[in-house]
Amino acid sequence: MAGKPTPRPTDSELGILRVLWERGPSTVREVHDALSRSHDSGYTTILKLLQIMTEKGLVVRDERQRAHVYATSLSQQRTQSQLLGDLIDRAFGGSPAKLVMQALSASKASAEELTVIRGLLDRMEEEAK
Amino acid sequence: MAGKPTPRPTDSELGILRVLWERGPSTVREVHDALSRSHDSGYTTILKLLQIMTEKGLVVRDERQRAHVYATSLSQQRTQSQLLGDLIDRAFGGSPAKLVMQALSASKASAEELTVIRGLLDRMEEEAK
DNA sequence: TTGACCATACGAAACCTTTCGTATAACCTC
DNA sequence: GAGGTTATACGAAAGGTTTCGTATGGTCAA
Repeated sequence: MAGKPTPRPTDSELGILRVLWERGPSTVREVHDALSRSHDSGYTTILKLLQIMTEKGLVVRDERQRAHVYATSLSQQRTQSQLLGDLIDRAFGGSPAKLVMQALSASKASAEELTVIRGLLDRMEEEAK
Repeated sequence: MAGKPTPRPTDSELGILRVLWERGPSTVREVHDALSRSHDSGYTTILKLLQIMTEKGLVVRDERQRAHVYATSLSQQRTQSQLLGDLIDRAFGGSPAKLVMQALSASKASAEELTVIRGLLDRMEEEAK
């Protein structure tokens, strides 16, 4: 089985996915309203995008109500991993560590965040034993 | 001054940039040959892409020889940072730390790499004081 | 100097993304 | 049940990416 993996979302699609991750399953109107705050595209634009995303398998649609309800088909984490892996391949010569180092250098991470990262590092070194 | 910042390279463009980073300034033929190993596109396709990239400012062209020589206009590091910042904004809610953590979790970084990362972390915590 | 070869330039097709107008149907209220 | 509101579906335009064919001119050797 397996079919094809979901394609990498485009910029606009990612904007919609962000809304769905935050709000949970939503109607076109809800997504549109949420996006209106920042970006403004017409209602039918969002509708069309969601229709296309359904075809691509990026979201799933519940048609039981008149106003269809859309939900992401992959968790935020899974999509993030996918995008990350993609970037690692395309721009960091396949080395996740290179990406991490580069990101850390450019990062204005807070003290707490640095602590969390350090903890993660500790655990990884433990497991590597 | 400043003009506009160079646009985010597309996938194909990034493939070409990778070759230029690795080989240094190169002719169309050299880039084409290098890419032939993995991907195969026609010679004029690469030529056209490089012409467009020149217009966009992603590469610079030396026309003193009959076979023009192309070079990247931004260092690999600078482009990587740009792509990273972009991904952080688009998929990680603007939090570099989230990206780092996600990347670290999925990473099979070597012991040395982990050490380097830890050193980086130390320096950052020092400076944050 | 002519022909084979190699380079760039140009234009256009094919495809994808993003946008939205318009058509049509469902629903609600009076 | 008529009219206003709100939904989806559809089609198509505008712009960007990727592809390559063809035109044109420079280079070199016989």
